[in-house]
Amino acid sequence: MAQEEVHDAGLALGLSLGGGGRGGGDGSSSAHRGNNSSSRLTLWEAAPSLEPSLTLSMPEDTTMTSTASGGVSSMSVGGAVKRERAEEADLGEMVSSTAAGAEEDRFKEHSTLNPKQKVALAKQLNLRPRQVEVWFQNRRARTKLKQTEVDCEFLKRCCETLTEENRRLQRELQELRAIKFAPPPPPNNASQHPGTPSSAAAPPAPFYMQLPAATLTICPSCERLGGTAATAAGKVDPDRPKAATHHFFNPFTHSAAC
DNA sequence: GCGCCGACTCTAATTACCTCA
DNA sequence: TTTGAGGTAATTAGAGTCGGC
Repeated sequence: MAQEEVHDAGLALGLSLGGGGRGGGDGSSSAHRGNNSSSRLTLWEAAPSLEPSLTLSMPEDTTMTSTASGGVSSMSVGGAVKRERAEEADLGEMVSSTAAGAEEDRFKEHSTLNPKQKVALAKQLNLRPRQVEVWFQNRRARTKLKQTEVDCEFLKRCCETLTEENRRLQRELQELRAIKFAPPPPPNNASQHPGTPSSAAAPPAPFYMQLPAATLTICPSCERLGGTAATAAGKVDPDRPKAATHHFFNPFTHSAAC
C-alpha cells in the first residue's frame, strides 16, 4: 500500500529525538542509522544553557504527510504509537527553534502536565503531544533517579555522622561511669567554713551541671536542655505535649526536633 | 450505592540509538 | 578505528484513577 510505504519512509528518514535514538524493541530502529547527513536541528541550540535533550532530525527533502485514516502522521515515531488520537496528530511544521527550552521551563514549574497544557506545549514546540508526554515521563524518571542518588549520599553521610556520634557518646558514658564508681576523696574539713554544718551546705548542683559541657545540648528551637539530662533535671515543660518533649538532633533535617 | 468497563495517566523497566572520551 | 559509558527518546507492562453506564 502506498500510504504504508510513505509511512515507512517516514520512519526510515524521519524524526529522531534526543540522541536520535529510538527504542522499544520494535525492530524498526535500524532504518535511520547512518543518516547523519540529514539536517538535524537541535532545539536546545537556541538555548545553550539548557541540556541538549531534544533534537529533531529530518532530511531536507522530506515532506510531511498524514495518513488518510484519522490524521496520524506519517512521521509517527517508531510506527507503534498506540494511543495517538486524531486530535494529537496535528503536526504542522516540524522544525522550530523558537520554543527551545519551553518543555524544560514548564517542567520546572510543574513536573506533570494536564492534557490542555500538553497540547499547548506540543503546539508551541511543533511536536506531537505524545512526544511531550514522553519527554515529561522520562524527565520525571531522571529527576527521581538523581534525587535518589542525592538522598542515598545524604543518608550515607548521616550514617557516618551518627556512627561517630555514637562512638563519642560511648566514650563519654565510660568516663562518667568511671567517675561515678571512683572511690570518694578523703574528707577535707579545712576547706569548710567554720561553724557551717555540713548538713546545711548548699545542695549539690543538679546532675546535668556535673556533666561535661559536651553532653548538654540545647534545642535551638525552644532553647531547652535536650536529651536525658533535661529530663533528669526536671526541665521538661509539663504544658508541652508529650510528643514534643523529646529534644534530639535529627540528622535528616539538620535540626533539633522539639 | 455498587460494580463493570474503557479511557487515560503514571511509574518502572527496558530497548535502541547517538555522542564522546 | 574500536569500545564502553553516559544520555536520550520511545516502548511496554502493570497499576491506579476517573467518569459513564
